[in-house]
This record gives sequence, structure tokens and C-alpha cells, in this order.
Amino acid sequence: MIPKKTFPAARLKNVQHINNQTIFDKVAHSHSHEHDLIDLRAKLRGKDRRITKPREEILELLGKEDHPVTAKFIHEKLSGTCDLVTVYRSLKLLESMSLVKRFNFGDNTTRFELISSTDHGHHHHLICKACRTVVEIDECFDPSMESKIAKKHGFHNVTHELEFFGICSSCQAT
Amino acid sequence: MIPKKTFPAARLKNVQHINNQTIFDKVAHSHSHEHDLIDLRAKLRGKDRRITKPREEILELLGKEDHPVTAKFIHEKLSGTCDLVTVYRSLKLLESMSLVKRFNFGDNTTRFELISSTDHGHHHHLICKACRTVVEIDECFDPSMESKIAKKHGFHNVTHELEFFGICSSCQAT
DNA sequence: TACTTATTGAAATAAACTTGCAATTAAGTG
DNA sequence: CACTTAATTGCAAGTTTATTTCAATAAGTA
Repeated sequence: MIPKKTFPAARLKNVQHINNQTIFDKVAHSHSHEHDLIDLRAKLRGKDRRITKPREEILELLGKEDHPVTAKFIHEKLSGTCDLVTVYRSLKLLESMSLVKRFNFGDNTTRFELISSTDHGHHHHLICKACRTVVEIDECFDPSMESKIAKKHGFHNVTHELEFFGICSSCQAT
Repeated sequence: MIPKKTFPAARLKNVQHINNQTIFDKVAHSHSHEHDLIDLRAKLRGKDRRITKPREEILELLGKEDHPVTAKFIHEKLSGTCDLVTVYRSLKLLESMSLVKRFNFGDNTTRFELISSTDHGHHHHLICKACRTVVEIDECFDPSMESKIAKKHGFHNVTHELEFFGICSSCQAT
């Protein structure tokens, strides 16, 4: 597999004496599609919003995917069912309803993933810089770090985006 | 200030019992521009590459900036000195030489920052989701987490990208 | 069923970034 | 310094990703 993009050779220094970070229990990626649709219906109800075929189909498709996918990918998978514009619009809506989460893996395209009920959408990814293979990561760091940072700089509702990049085993050979 | 983008309401749950992460010493952002230029010359030497005005100017400009900036921003600041295309090309080169690092704050535009000699380019950002103000963050988590993840999934050269998002104090009022 | 209005599709637009190629210019050599 | 060579730039055109406009369609409701 051939690299599409050149990435910065990031280095990790000046990082010292940190201990005991937690490792999550591995969370299986088994989504209840029906549950997501019920969720969709519930969230749309009474908001002057409608349950449409594209929205249901996109949600269903996302439920079957293991990793974040692009709008283009969704459109192709749905082949002809609806327009790409509708995919973009639907994803934006689903995101605003906290049913879908947006990711950026540094290749100038946004990827979307279903927010699973098990981890509430909070997990990270390990991406191969060469072949773009994605692995789900369930480890995270101390959440108190977030609140410390929030407090220190006077920010509210602080969240974080964390992604890991590297070279996967099969790409190491080449 | 008015929000440009809607962000997902990320939530943090299932994150438990993690202790003692380190907080770095605050690193001052004082860049030695001359040092960067020397670095540029050294890295270009004997590589069939040339030291040009645009490359020097971009590097100098980045040395004066406190936060990652877009190619467009650089082009405007350099007003007429060189073409926007050259800015893109130069940034790509500087990135490949590990003089500049690429960031993505979730608004579909790439930002570039000088890799300072003090922290080797490794630090993170806290971005206001409303006004896009950026604060440099010197905290990081246990680097052993990275090696654990690498080992676990058979990846090499694992690095990470970590950014924090929230609402800054002035935007909380609105 | 008919009505109201959210939603969709299609085309146009916008923004970020890349590519091709001729003109320019940095850097080595005589 | 002048000459030569090839890296680099500028400009125009082309891609890709995402958004906007507006008429046509269809979801939810009376």
C-alpha cells in the first residue's frame, strides 16, 4: 500500500515522570441499529424535524461500520438512494443531535462515526500513516487533566480529540 | 464573537481511576528566528534544494506567531511577496524537514506552526469552539501510553495529536 | 385527503489545496 | 564574474470537499 500524504515526524520529548494511567476495558463495537433509530425518532419528535429515508439509511449504515467514514463513502455505499448534499446535511443534523461524531485524521476530509451507547462516542483511533488503516483505541488519560485545563484557562465544557498515528505492521515491511 | 461551526457535544464517560499524570513546566514561546534559518540552511544543504526568499520569509513569520496559522494567513501577511501556491509548497517542504508542524482544529483548514527547539513541537492546544481563540497547552499524558498502544497493535513510530475544545470565558457571556 | 412546511435534488458557488508548464533564479563550475 | 543547470516560482487551470439557493418533493398533521 502506498502513502498518500507525508506526515510530520512528530517527536515526543520533555515528557517525564507520569504514572498509572488507566486502560479501559475493551469495548466491543456491537451497535444496536434499532436502538439508534429509536433514538433518532425520539430526538426528532416535536422539533419540527422529520424522519426521512436518507437519515435512517445513513444512521443504519454508520451502525454497520467499525470506523469513521467520509460523506463520500456513505454516498457511494448508498449508491443513488440520495444525493451527496443530503448526506452532508444529514450528517450535520445527526451530529447536532449527538448521534454522530466528527473526526479529522489529518487528510483534509471529515469522517463520521456513530456515537455508540456503550462508550458515548468517547474513544480514540490509531491510524497507519501509510495505508490509513484504523484501529479503535479504548485507552484514555485521566479526565481530571481536562478539568484542570478548563479551570486554568477559564474555559467551560472542555472536551478533547486524541488520535494516534504510526506505521502498521504490514506497512513496516515495505 | 459568532460561532462558525457547530461542534459535536462530546462527552466523557467510562473513564476511571487514572492518577498522577504529569504537568510540564510551562515552556515560554521564545523562538530564535536566526536559529531556525540556520536550521533551514543546514537541512537544505547537499540535498539539491535551495534557500529561497519565500522559505526564509515563511519561517521568519512563523517564528513570530504564537499559534498555528493557515496558509492563507501567511500569504496575506506576506502580502504580495510570493504566491499562495508557493506558501503551500514551502510549508509542505518545511514540514518534511521537521521545521514546521501541521494541525487540524476541525474547521477544514490546516494550520501550521513552527517546531520550537524547546518543546520539539510537542504541545497541544485549547481552542474556543465559539471564537476560535487558541491557547497553548503544555500538559501531556504519560508517554508510556503511546508505547503500550504501539506494542499492543504492532505499530511503529507512534505519535499522537491531542487538542482540547471548549468555550472561553469571554464567549461564555454571550 | 388535503395542507403546511421541512427536506431533497440539482446546479451553482465557495474554499482549500494541487498540478502543469513556461519563466525565473539559486547555486555550483569554469 | 559569467555560464550553466536544475530547483523553484507564478500563473492558470483543475481537484476535492463542503455549502448555498431555490424549485420540487414528501413527512407529519388536521
